[in-house]
Amino acid sequence: MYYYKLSIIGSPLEPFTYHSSKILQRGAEVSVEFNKRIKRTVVLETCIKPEFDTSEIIEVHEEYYSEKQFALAQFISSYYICSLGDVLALMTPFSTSVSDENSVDWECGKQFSIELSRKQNQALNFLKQHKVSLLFGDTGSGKTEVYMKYFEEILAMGKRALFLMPEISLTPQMSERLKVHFGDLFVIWHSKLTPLQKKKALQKIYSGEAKIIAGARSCLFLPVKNLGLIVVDEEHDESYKSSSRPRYNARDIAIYMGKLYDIPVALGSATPSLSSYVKFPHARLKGGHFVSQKEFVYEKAPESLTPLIENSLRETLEKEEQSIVFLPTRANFKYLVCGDCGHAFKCAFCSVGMSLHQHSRALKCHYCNFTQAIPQVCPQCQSSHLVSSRLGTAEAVKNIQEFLPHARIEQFDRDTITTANKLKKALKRFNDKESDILVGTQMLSKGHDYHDVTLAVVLGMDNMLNMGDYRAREKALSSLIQVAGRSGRAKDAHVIVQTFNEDFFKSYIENYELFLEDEKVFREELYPPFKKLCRILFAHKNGAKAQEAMREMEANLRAFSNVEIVGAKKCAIEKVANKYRFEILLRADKSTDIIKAVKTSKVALAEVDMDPIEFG
DNA sequence: AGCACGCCGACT
DNA sequence: GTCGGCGTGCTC
Repeated sequence: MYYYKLSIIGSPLEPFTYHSSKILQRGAEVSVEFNKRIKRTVVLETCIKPEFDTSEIIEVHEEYYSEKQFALAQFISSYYICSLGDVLALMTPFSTSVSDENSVDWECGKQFSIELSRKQNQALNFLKQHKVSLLFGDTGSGKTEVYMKYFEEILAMGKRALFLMPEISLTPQMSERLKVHFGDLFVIWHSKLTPLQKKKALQKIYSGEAKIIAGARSCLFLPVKNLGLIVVDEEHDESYKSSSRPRYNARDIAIYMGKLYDIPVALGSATPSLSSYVKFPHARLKGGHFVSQKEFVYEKAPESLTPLIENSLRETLEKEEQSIVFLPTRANFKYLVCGDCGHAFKCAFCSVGMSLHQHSRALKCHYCNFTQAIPQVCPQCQSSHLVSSRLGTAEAVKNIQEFLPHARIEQFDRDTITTANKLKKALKRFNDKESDILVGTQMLSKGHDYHDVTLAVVLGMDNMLNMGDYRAREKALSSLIQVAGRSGRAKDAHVIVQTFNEDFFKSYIENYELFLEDEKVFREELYPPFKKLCRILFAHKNGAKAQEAMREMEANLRAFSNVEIVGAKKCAIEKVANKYRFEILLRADKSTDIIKAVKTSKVALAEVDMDPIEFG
C-alpha cells in the first residue's frame, strides 16, 4: 500500500493522507471521500503510513497538474499565504487523454504582414534581450504591433504565447485585431465565457492548435505546453489584482512564471506603474501616430458642471462634433476639499487623503485610523466653503441633458454597460454618430477607439488625486492621460481638466517619466515598491468575533520587530454582505519578513491580502 | 470552508 | 409536539 498527502481542491485546509495500491505521481488528480462527500484532490507527495487509519483513494483521473503548475501553485500558496488547495482551484489541469502530437505546427513559409517602424523594431529587440522588460509606449505609439511581431517570432520558433489584457471581455477591439491577424491560432480565455465556449477554447489549447492565448488573470493557469513568451498589456491596470482569495496579482505571477519557465516576460503600458518602472528596464516608444493637436484647459473648481464646461459641450455639439465626459472612478468615500483653493486634508502620518465620515463627524485616515474633527474653515485660505460633493454618472447625464435637451447623451459605466454586447452597441452608436456625448467612468478610457472626439471633459480630478490611497497621484495622472488619449485622434481637440492642482497635472501630463522620478521620492519612506505592505482582513457576521480575531492576531504580530503594524481597526466599509469587517495593515522592508510574521501569527478568521491595492 | 450535530425559542 | 435559528467542532 502507498500513502499520499492530498490537497483538496478549493479547500483552505491542510493536506490529508489517503492510501492506494497504485503508484501515483505528484500532481495527479484523484477523488476521495472526505467528510462523507466526494472531493477532487491533488497528489502532493508520498509519505509513510500514518498513526491514524486512512481511507482509500477512489479514482485516479485523467487530469494532472504539471510540475511547473505545481511549483507555481506552491509559490502562490506561500507568497499569498493560503492553502495549496485554494491555488489549485484556480488552475486548469492537463489531461492524459488528449495529446497535441498531431497539432499542426506553424507553417514556416507563411508570411505575416506586420511591418515595424525602426523605433518599433528597436523596442522589440530590447524586449527580446531582457528576461523581464517594460514597453513604455504612449497611446497610439504602436505597442500592439510590437507585441504582434513578437508573437509571430514566437510562433516561428514553434512556441506559444500568453497575452494578458485587463477587462478582455470589455475590450473587443484588441481581440478582433488579433483574431483577424492570427486566425485559428488565436484563442480568448476569460471567466465570462460560457461553458461551451470554455470547452471549445480548452479543446484548442489541449490539441495545441491555439498558439496565442489571450485572456485575463486566469489564462496564466491554463494547460499550455511549450510556452515561449508572456505579454502583460496595460500592466498598471488594477484588475490584474484578484479581489478574492488567493489575492494574487497576475502581473507579478507572470513575472514569476517567466523565471520558472525561463521565458521572457514583456510588460506594456503608456502609464507604467512605479513598481514596474523601478524594477525593470524599459524601452520607450514616444508619440502617437495622430497628427492632431490637443490643448489642455485647466479649471479651478470642485466637481461640478460649470459654465465653462456647459459652453464647451454646447459648442462642440453645435459643430456636430463629439464629447466624452469623464468622472473619476466612483470612490466609496467622500473627501473634504476647500471649494475656494482646493486644499485637501491629508493624514500627517501616512500622507494620504483623509476621508469624510459624516456619521461620526470626523476625518479619518484609512491606513492608520488617525482621526480629526471636521474642520470648519480651510487652514490654507480661511474659507468656510468646504465641499465634499460627488457627482454620479447618472446625475451628470441628467444635468447635461437639461441644458442640452437635443443632445444624444449616453451613460457609459458599469451600471449601464453590463455585457460585452451592450458595450459593442454603445461604441458602435457613438462611432456611427448616433450619439453625441458619452458620460462615464474608467470604462470610457479602457482602450476603446473613438474616431472623432474633439472634447474631453475630466471632472473633479481632485477627488482622485486626494484619495486615501498611496497610489492616488499615480491613479489620477494615469487616468487623465488615458482619457486624454481617447480624444483628438482625427481632429484637434480640447481637454478640460477640472482641478485645483493645475501645476501637478501640467508638469507631468506630457512627461510621465518625470512624474515617476518624483513619485519615487514620495514613496521611498513609506510605500511600495520601496516598502512592502500587507493587509489582513477579518470578516464575521458577529462584529465582536471579527474584532477579537483581529486583536489576537495583532498581539501575535507584536513579536515581530521587523514588521510594523500601521493600523489595526474597523474597515472603512464596516459591513459587507452582512459581515462586520476589521483589518490590520502591515509594513516591512522585505516581503519575507511579512510572510514569516503573518504565517506564524495567523488566526482562523484572517484573510491575507499581500501587496494590497485597495483599502477599505 | 462546508456540514453535521445539538441545543433553545416560536409556531401549525 | 417539531421546525429552524446558529454556535461548536471535525474532516485522513
